[in-house]
Amino acid sequence: MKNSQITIKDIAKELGISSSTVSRALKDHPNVSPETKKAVTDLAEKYNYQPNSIALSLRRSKSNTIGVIIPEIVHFFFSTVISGIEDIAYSAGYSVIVSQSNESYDREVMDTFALSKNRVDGILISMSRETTRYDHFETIHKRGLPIVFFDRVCDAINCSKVVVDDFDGAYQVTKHLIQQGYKRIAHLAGPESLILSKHRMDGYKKALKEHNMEFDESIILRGRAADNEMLAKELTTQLLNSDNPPDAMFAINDRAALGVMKAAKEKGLRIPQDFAIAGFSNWEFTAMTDPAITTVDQPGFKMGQEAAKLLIREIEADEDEIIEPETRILKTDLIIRGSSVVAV
Amino acid sequence: MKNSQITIKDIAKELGISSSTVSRALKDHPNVSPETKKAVTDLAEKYNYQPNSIALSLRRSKSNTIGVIIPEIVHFFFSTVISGIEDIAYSAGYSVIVSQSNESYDREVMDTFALSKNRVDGILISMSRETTRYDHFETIHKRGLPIVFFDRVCDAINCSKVVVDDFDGAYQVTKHLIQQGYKRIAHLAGPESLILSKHRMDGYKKALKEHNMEFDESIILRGRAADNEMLAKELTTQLLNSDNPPDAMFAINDRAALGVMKAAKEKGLRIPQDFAIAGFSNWEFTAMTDPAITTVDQPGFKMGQEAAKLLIREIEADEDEIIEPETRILKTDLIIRGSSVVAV
DNA sequence: ACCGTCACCGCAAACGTTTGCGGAATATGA
DNA sequence: TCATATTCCGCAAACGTTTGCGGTGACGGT
Repeated sequence: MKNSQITIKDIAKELGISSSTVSRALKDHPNVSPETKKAVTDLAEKYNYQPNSIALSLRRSKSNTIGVIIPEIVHFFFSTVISGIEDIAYSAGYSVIVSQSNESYDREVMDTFALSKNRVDGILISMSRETTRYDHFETIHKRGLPIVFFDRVCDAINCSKVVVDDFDGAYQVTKHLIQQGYKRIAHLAGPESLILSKHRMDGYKKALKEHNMEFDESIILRGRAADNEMLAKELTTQLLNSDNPPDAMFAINDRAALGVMKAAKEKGLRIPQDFAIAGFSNWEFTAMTDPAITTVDQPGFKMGQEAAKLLIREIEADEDEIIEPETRILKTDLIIRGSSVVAV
Repeated sequence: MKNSQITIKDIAKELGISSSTVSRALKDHPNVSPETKKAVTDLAEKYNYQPNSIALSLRRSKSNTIGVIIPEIVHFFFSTVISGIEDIAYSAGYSVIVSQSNESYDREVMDTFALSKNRVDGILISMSRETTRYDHFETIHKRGLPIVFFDRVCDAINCSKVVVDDFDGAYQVTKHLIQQGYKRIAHLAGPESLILSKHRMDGYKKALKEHNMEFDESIILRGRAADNEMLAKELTTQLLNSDNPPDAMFAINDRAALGVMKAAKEKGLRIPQDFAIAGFSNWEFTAMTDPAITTVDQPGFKMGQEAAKLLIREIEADEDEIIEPETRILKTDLIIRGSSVVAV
């Protein structure tokens, strides 16, 4: 009736044997007679015995739980990553506890220590946008807790990482815009605290250079517009009203791209005839706008899987065995839609 | 260096006192001299002592963890619910472990027992679409594990629930369509296994009746179209090509509404002049389509908060205290957009 | 000098499980 | 018949923490 789950002790008492024997019987240890085994397993089944995983954790000093810290669950990309993590963790016998930093550095620090206090066996992290100091990671990593970064990684910590090929993705999409005939391609950049912002910027630059187009700082939108649709819209409107406006825009992510699109529509530009738009991430809604937005697909599920695999590998490594940190780079996929080509 | 966190025993040994005293000193127990307290707390600080929560859980037979089972994390609505749950759980000192059923009954059963095995203190559930048997809930509930349902609730289990006022939301949105002058309003219904499908249908019927419009089974779309955009589109196309097509559609959710919209656009209908569309849930993308989709906002964050509060209240109730199951009904908000009115 | 009070502290059990070791009973060998 | 294996099982410690209870020493009062 109450939350009194049956324990090994109960079974032992009822059968008049010791808990040791019950424990061994349940795991089919050779040093237990078949009769005893049967008696034990029968009773265990009858009472629906479930081993107390907390006691187990204490005994083994292993919680079989991994912690995940992400900026926000409601972001489509991150929720697909979580699915990937769960997929691997679940089948390897781990529980997943997620916490979100809400893009706040302070909250991220708290989450990190909370997970450590909860004795997770390892942590998967995608940094908040605010994070520029890494002491909290350093601290728990030094303490021996395995960490794997994904997407928003931190170069200062020597551990495994999983990222997408931001450089190549940005290069491909910019090249695509160039090949479509656009002559003056602007870029809405991401926060400089994230390496991926730099990588995407570099990919953009490479494509320009390769096609003998010069990089023009005056059509680069910087600041906090990356995850603020309204701001992205405003800045784009300003840019479109300038003397020498661009005829295309590659935005660091899809949300920003949406702001860009609204600005262009409001200005009366035809998309993609007068103005082309491309984003990054392949968020769910990009297929639903009118026109649909050209973007770069990030394999979120795959990323979650890879990150979880790397982490679990490290968790389950033998004491003496040294695991070399490894960085996996996942390929992106260019998704061409109506915001950059006419007939699609 | 290794994952050897400092323990109470270590501190006790170093100070030459017993673990009992250390434990008491750390929680400012009166029976410990100020000097000892200082020595202990100083050392604890120096070594960055963190109580082992697993040992604590074992001692208290309480894990301070709550489990959440949802159909899919990637659904915008559910991810906002999780945020709400986390918000409350976090500040009450609970960890949250989420698992998704992927709309599969079998998976839901597995998840339920996995959480129970992991000794969570309580479970929050939103049922999968497939679920029609409730033995798994019954089993763990009888065992004394608190359960609270949210959104997709189960009437067969006598426990607390949190839902939105599906009936009223559907009534309001249907009434809105009627008031906009639409004469023949179709309905894309949800799976009959979910009570909310029935409630929304009833709200729809009430609005019709109130305005002397007759309920016509031939413009009710049933089946698996509710979460399948393609199917929703196909069925709508059929309906639009029938002899007496509707001039508006209230879809059970936004994804289906999107399928409806695509069908209408393909058919060449102008929205909202020739055909109006309304959805349910206020998913992120509904504001981004062209035109934006009229829908009913479900307060996901609030729902998560309420559900977590109810659960924690039950978890922390005294042994003898009897908590009466309670059903909270959250108000919805009609969001009027371009898919149902011209000038907006 | 004796007793009671008080402040402070340690012992040991408990939460549920695993596991090295030793012991008893039985079986096998010569 | 005795020595040696073999089979089966229990004891106790361990994981880290909390807590009721009892104990020690100091102190003040008579």
